[in-house]
Amino acid sequence: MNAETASIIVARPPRLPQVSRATFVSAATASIRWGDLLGPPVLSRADCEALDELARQRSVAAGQPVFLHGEPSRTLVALLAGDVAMGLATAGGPMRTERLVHGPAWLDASSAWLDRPYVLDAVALTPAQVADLPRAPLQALLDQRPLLAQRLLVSMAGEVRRLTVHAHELMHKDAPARLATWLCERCQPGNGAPNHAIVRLAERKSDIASQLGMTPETMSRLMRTLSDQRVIEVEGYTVQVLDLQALRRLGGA
Amino acid sequence: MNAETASIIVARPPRLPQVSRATFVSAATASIRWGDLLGPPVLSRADCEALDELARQRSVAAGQPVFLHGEPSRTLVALLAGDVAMGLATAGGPMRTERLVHGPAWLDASSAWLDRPYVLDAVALTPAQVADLPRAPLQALLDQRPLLAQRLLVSMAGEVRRLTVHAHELMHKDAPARLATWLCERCQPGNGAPNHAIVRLAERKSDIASQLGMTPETMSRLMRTLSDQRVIEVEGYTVQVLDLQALRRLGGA
DNA sequence: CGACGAGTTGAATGACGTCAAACACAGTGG
DNA sequence: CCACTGTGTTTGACGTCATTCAACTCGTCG
Repeated sequence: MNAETASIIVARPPRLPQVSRATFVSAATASIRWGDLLGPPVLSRADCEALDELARQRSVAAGQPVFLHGEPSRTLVALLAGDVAMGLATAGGPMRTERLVHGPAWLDASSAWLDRPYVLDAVALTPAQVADLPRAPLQALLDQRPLLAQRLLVSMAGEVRRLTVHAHELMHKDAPARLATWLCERCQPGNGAPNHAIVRLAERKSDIASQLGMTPETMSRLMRTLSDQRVIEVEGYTVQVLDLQALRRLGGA
Repeated sequence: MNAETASIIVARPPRLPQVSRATFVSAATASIRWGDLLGPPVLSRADCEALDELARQRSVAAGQPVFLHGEPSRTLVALLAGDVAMGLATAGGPMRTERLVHGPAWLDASSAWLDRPYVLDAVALTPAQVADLPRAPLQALLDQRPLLAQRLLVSMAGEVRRLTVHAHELMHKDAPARLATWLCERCQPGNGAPNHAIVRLAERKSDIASQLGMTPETMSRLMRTLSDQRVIEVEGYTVQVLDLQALRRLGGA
């Protein structure tokens, strides 16, 4: 998984994950990996081809919007490759990232069904390859291919679950707990010790903070407190989790 | 709509909407109003009957759980009639209501698709009539009736949108703004004046506060501040909005 | 009448955001 | 090689908003 990631996002220098600028996405329409969007049980060749025919691909340069809040939504939007930040642009200032999407994944599979405008802005952080699926023909396709409809349903169910948990945590967990659970979720097995793990930060810390609903300053302070408590050890964009158990405890508020 | 509501929830006394206890739900399986669950364009008679055949109805007494977090989810759960609070029970204490669902509406149409346990607890506030749709046969049904799949997809899309907005507001709006937008959303045309409206509170104030992610105390204080500013006027469970424009401004933080 | 639950109000604490300064580091141009 | 700049992070001081704890009111019910 990490190897694949590296092929899409340019390897970030050990310290300083500012917007990566290299990242070559083959300019021509690449073949779309629908399986990554619609879940594990592999899709039939025919299903994929039908979707391919519907999808309109476009490239978005780094820094450019994929869509903006308020725009009417007529298509489902999938991110094939690249990174896109979703949030709401503040007057004048930069965008407050509420979520960072890493292709391949859905950017917005719901607004189009409701004939309502987008709720959030989406801007590309890296050059991005995007596929638009117009609603009407997709609907016709789903009528013929029930398996596709199932898959889409399951994808949306996952989104509902993710958002439910997220809203719950924002309501009832304080900042330390949110950070702790976030770290736990990204733990990768460390040096073999059962209570040890590693987290590599692939985004700017301020973006992570923004997604966790706190300011960069608070996040920095929380990291320091955790370090002082010998629960983690931070060096640049690598976090060594020294006491995974304690970290989980902190997250379970 | 209000007349209908009154027929389902017992008319709450003007002051004190504690858990209503009367509410007669016909004990036998009532005919299900699928249109209310799956959106406006009316369903065909055949579709409805097919769903009726699948659905397993059950009654839940007030105070009893409809489902609990952690339980494996094998069915989609719809609330046909009654009120159900969703949230997470705290150790010992009562439940922190994160959302109050008023039938007919979906309680959980997503967990079953993912074969994962429920995320939240759901307990009936009034006697409730619930329908369970087992996943496997429903899936088979959707394969035969694409229209139903579409409708379900649209319902879930609405849920995604609702949750997205909710998460956004929790992150970036402070308590006064959240209360203001909540009030705006429930405004009913008042005495004709363009800047005037009425909001009738159908739940305990502490439940409303809980759904807005604040404590009852803060909510009470915020209501008082708004009254002092002559933006609203509170009398028991009836809120007169005196300056709708100002209220909207307060909500748009 | 007394008990209870819901709501209100006040005072005190604390968590988190804001503002500002210092720091670290990469890239740039001399 | 070295200043110089720009961006991102860290740290400190400070203010504010929201929670907590507690007392008190009001209406209902036994």
